[in-house]
Amino acid sequence: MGRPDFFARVYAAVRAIPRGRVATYGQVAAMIGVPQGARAVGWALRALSPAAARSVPWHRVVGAGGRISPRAGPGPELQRRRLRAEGVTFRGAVVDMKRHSVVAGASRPRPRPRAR
DNA sequence: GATATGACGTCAT
DNA sequence: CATGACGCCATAT
Repeated sequence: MGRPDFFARVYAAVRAIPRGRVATYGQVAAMIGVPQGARAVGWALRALSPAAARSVPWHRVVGAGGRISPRAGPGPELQRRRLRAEGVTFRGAVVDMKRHSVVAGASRPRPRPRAR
């Protein structure tokens, strides 16, 4: 019991991703101690209800290399829009991980001030 | 408990 | 660089 459910741990890790940065499914998995569970992380995010999605920045989770995982609905498009809105830059269709990965990197553009 | 599914990752082709 | 096959993990049935 003391151990939170897998989904709960995933959501906590995703909430920890700072604005203007992104993490890959694999990195999130590693953060919660399951380095091979990238796929399961996707399952957890997929299970997010619209209500829960309000408190979990799911759009900051991308595929390896900064790719936006294809899926049904307006998801991918919305994700790109949100990331751009917080200052994340893209190289073509993929996020520029060199600048925005949560993992140590070199140059990091300042997150764009929140719209209001 | 066995099988199928999926917002993944990596390697081979 | 585009595809496909496999391996992994947590659920769904």
